[in-house]
Amino acid sequence: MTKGRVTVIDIAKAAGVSKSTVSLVLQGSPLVNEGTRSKVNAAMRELGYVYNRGAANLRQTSAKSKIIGVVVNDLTNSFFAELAVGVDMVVQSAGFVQFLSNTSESIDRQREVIASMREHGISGLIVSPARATEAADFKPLVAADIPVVVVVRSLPGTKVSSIVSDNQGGTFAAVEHLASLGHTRIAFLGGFPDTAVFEERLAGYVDGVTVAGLGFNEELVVSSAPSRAGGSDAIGRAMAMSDRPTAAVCFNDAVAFGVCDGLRARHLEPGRDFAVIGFDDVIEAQTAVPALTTISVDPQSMGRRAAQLLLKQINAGKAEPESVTTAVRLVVRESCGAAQKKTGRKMA
Amino acid sequence: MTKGRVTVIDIAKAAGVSKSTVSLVLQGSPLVNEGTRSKVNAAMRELGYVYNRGAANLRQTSAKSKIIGVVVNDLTNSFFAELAVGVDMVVQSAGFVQFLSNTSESIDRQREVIASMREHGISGLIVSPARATEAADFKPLVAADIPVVVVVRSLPGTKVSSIVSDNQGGTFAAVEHLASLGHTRIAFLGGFPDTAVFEERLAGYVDGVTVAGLGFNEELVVSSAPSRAGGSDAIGRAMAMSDRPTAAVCFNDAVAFGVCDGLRARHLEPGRDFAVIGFDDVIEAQTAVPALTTISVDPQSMGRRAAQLLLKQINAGKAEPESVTTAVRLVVRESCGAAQKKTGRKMA
DNA sequence: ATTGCAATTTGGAACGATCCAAATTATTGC
DNA sequence: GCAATAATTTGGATCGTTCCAAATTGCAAT
Repeated sequence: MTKGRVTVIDIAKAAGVSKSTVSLVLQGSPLVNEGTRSKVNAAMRELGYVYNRGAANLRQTSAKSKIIGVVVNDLTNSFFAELAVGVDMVVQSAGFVQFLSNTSESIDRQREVIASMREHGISGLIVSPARATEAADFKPLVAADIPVVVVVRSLPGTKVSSIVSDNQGGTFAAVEHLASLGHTRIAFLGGFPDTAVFEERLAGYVDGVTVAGLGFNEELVVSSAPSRAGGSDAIGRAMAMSDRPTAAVCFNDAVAFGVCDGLRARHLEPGRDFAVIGFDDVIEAQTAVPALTTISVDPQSMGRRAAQLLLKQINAGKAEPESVTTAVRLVVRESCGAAQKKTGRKMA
Repeated sequence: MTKGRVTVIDIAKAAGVSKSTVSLVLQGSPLVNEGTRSKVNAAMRELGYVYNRGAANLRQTSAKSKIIGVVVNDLTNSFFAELAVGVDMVVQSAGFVQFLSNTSESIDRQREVIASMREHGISGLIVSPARATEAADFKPLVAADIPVVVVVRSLPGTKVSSIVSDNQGGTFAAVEHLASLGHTRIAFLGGFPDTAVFEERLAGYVDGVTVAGLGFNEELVVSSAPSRAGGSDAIGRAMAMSDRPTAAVCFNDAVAFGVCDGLRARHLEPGRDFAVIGFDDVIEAQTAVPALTTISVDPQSMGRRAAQLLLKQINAGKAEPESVTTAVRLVVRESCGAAQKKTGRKMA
């Protein structure tokens, strides 16, 4: 076998040209003669050449590394996994590769990960920030002219682009729908109150009950962990009230599933005895029993949009911060009691 | 602001030493004087220095890039997301970063992704291969002395390490348990027959029914897509038989959930009227209603083990192929009818 | 043939780090 | 105080690629 790795010089020797010509072929320059090009390509195949991007990046001061970094706060949550898949799609087809890391909501981990990505010379970053992230965390990136797109959670005070879903509009639509079904005591369940997302979704809820003429009653807001267990907990506390709610808008789908669990444990059937609406439209929402009425945000297309925006900024050279809020829509299924029985789930 | 990027030479100048000394500091060499070290570190902080790993890798023939590649066939599936998180944990704490890509079962995508990773100089690869992957796909990697660890799906004929769970042992235990509860017509539902995993799980099922003295009946094996929809489909076909099964071992948890859906659609309650056992123990298994009895494989610890094995091989310099099968265990919950009511799900 | 002009090709000189051997400085024993 | 030794520090040379200016080639027109 060959001792060291195969370099452009080996190829040049084998094809009887200079290393400069090989380099020209590598970058698909139109300057090189068709005959030479194929000779060089043949030699590359012959010797099993692998392009060394590290060396290339070293020389090209301006050009890019073809790496984009993706940082998410919880990959275990299928919402973020889908988001990453969406990003990967467009990033891959643009000839970039994805550096994906998970922070598990740890701000320290996030810092480490971003530092490491910088060392590797990422040409852009998409990040769903960990809970305690501050605007200052991205200062060095923007100073180095590395485009950053923040997704899912907005970060007040930053000069970077962001893509968030229309949280307020979503919960507003949910409340509106429940009110139209005749509910008058509608709860807002789950989520940690110290997050921007919580605030936005709660604001939509408040708007909703106000516009529907039900009035805002703080007692009906029950926060909890944004998880299935948290949802089960929240509905427990809600049902312990003297004047119980008959419907709930949940912080997200995980909470909504937990609420359903909790209702069943109390011999109440979600969708019949109590209306439940989630948020996110995770993949299980449509196959669960009862199928979950929820606000659909389509994380995958959100990921795609984030990647497109980032690539645009990378190509433009200059990162003009842009804020996008993606539309959401209410998907009516069974859990809200608006029995749409025609959405056939007879068999698969 | 500074024009170009900050290099070791800038640091050297600022700290009043030579670039060689700065380099020594960078690699934490014990040769350098404590006083100089802190002077250099101060200068680095001052100027906002970022280490250029690309340049470093160029020189160090032997040493590695601190990048490890991770390729999964379906990141949308939370099993693989958890696996990736497990890998990330140990990889990160070893000072490496993860290059994660998703192939969506596309062999072409997989090839592209691996080629791209090679160009970036990964020092190792962990891969859950796409369906049609051949042993030859990894030849160039092993020829280049890049350690490869195949996870989840074994790949016959490769000279690379692999970590798979004890599929056969898992389904065997599941059948044994169902037989001990008195079931005599036990079906095997879901999964694509052309995969190694399917074969192994089926083999465990066949062993199980044979050992239990029930005899193997091919009719009771119903394959389908390994998804929730597939499970719903499979149970539909199983219940259409003249002599219906009363219990099922499912290819995985997704199928098992689909089976539960299908049973409910036929007004049968899983766990009471029909026993269901899954495989994987995904996160939802314990909170679902009824809680799913399943074979636990703990993808996260599998990811951790894969990463540990890979790092071991990277550090050893030479990759001695190793095959590990990780133990699985039967987690008895409600869906098999062995009512363990004490596993309190009163509230959270 | 010789010139002019476009089409190709080509040797260095970078890029930012590491390595090596050799130089410098500090410390010790006598 | 001086040689011997240990502890630090330091200039190139180098990794594999791209860039640049300059050289070579081909070919039509003179």
